[in-house]
Amino acid sequence: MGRHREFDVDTALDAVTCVFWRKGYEGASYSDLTEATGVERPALYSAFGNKEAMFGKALARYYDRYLDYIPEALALATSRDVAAHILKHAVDLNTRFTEHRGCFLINGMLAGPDTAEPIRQMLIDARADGERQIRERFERAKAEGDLPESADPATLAMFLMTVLHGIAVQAKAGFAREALAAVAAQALLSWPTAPTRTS
Amino acid sequence: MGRHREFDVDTALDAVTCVFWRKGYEGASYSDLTEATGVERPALYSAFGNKEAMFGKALARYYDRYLDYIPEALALATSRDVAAHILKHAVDLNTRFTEHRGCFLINGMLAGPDTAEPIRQMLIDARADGERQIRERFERAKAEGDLPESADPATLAMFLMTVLHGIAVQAKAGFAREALAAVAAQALLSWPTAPTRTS
DNA sequence: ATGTTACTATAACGATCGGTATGTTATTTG
DNA sequence: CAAATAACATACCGATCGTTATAGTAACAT
Repeated sequence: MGRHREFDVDTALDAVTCVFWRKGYEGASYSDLTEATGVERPALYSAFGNKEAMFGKALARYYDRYLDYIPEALALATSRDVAAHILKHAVDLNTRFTEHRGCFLINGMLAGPDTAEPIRQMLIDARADGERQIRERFERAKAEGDLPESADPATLAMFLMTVLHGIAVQAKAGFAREALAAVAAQALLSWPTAPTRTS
Repeated sequence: MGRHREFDVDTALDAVTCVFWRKGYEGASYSDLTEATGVERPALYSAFGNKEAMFGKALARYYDRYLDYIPEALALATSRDVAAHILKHAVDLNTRFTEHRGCFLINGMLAGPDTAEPIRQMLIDARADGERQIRERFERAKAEGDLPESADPATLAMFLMTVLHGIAVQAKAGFAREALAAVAAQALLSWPTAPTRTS
């Protein structure tokens, strides 16, 4: 009995999920959430609990709606197929929506309020500068014959940065050094070498 | 002329850098900064400008103090040496300090106030669960002979997660899909295969 | 010694944060 | 038609945020 809800909880949760995806947990304010959902604050509390609980529900929604490629991948025939399937769909998902790029899980910690945008740009620029230095070094390596003609210095530099970022995230999550060293070794296994090197 | 500073700006900047490293930009409050430096708020403003400028100086300090292995690496003979040197030192740096694990750049965006710790744990757990599923799948692959005996399912799963996290960070930074797809392809190049597969 | 300068320390500023008390309105139950 | 129930909207709560005004103090120049 009592009055009926005037909004659809599922639709609101979708909007909430998008906001958290774009701005992260800390960066999403209730002003953002009420604006995105069109639902007043107390109604959000009554429907989802506090902010932490709401984030949990958004996380579950993200898994349901966007991470269905994971079980798909796990059912494939070979481990390489599994890895390839996950990577392909992750790249696609992370670049599909211009308004919320990246992964919900990572952005949950990584993103922030719009006022912090200059800071993010500062860090992105610093990162890009490091990548540029490495790329230029690899271009030289290619010119010197250290890297084969088939190698792409830009991709190699980007790949190295990717692994570095991933390692940083996992270090923050508490991974042991030996584990991360094994990851680094794995990353180096694919490193291209010049065909003969005798010239 | 006028009164002298009663604190050492360089020492204070070191403390500031550690706070930003541990808590990120948004997560570091002036209360944290005054406590870590032992310097009152207006003195920090007079010495470093506002919070954004202070973060910029801390970033520069991080480069000077902790990223000296980058120019070292760039001077090495081969591209593989460059990559190996960077990876080795990055792993070491990211796991050296228990009070601020990970990379300053990534943590600058990724970390947050202590009150958000339950959220980070929620995301870390979700991430760990995904990794577990993949690892178990790879263990099966090894049992089935899809992966060679020399392969380590745990390392492979962790490596895959590392690349996924790195891709997520770079997608957030605005990388194009084609670029990230090339990175994913590079990651797959090192995938181990069973020796003969004919059994 | 005196005035000027630049620091220190306290305390306050407005804004925004997550969270709620409160009164109103709509719906169901008796 | 009441009485009860639950969602609605407004407005507010205390706390914390980054920032700064203000008053006191130490070191210089004259």
